[in-house]
Amino acid sequence: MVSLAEIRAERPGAFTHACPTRTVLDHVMSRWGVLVLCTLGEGTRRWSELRREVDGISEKMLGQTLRILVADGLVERESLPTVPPHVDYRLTPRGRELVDHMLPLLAWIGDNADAMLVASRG
Amino acid sequence: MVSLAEIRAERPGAFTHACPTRTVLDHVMSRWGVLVLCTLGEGTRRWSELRREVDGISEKMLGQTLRILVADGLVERESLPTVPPHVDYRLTPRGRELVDHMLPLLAWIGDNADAMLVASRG
DNA sequence: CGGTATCCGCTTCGATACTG
DNA sequence: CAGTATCGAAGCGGATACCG
Repeated sequence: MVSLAEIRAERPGAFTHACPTRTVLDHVMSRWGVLVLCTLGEGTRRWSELRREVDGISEKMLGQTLRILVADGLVERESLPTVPPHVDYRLTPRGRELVDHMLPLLAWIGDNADAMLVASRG
Repeated sequence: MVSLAEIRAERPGAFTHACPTRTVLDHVMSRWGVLVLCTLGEGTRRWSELRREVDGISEKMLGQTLRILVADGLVERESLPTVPPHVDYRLTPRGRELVDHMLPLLAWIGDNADAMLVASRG
């Protein structure tokens, strides 16, 4: 069983204000980051497919989110020199690892969301 | 191996815009929600302990976050009728389950954060 | 000690329009 | 098709002050 204390035993100051882990946490746990990553967990997707499958995301947020995830080395962008343009996004091996850790969490939420919102009546 | 498609096979429309799962995702993956939950994963904490241990959180955000987590049935609040007041917060069984799913993710971030930020030079 | 209320800047975000 | 630019609205979040 892992705990915050154990994480901090190996990495003192993990998840404190100025720690790099905090930056990564913010990228990865962001409103749209989770959904884009898990959608790419299904396989390679084009811009327009992501726009459609990540329900509710705006073009601006999709672009911003993808740029961050690419910069973090979680997502890979491939632009095919065709007309009209064709751009593919897919997970890197590191991104794949991350998504494999995120999906059980999403599955849990899927199983428990209703009970939780009943508890809070909203 | 779990996937988004499998989650949606059991629960059509999971994580679409109007779905309850989306609300829960926002609560749970929020900037401070993750950190408060994982800190409570260490054991019962008082308000002032949380304020100190969740590095960088303001009183406003701590109050707001705790109210949401209590309403969602993830955290339990116990107010002891002493002078001066003494209030304990602890995970509910459901909160415990959630944290157990979150910690491996945090551990992964702890192990990979540096490599990721090197990749992005920021 | 354990909060709540108010103010306010600053970022986030969505809509729209436009470009290669 | 795959984005970027711009703008206004909303709300996130911190500081401060105050209450039980």
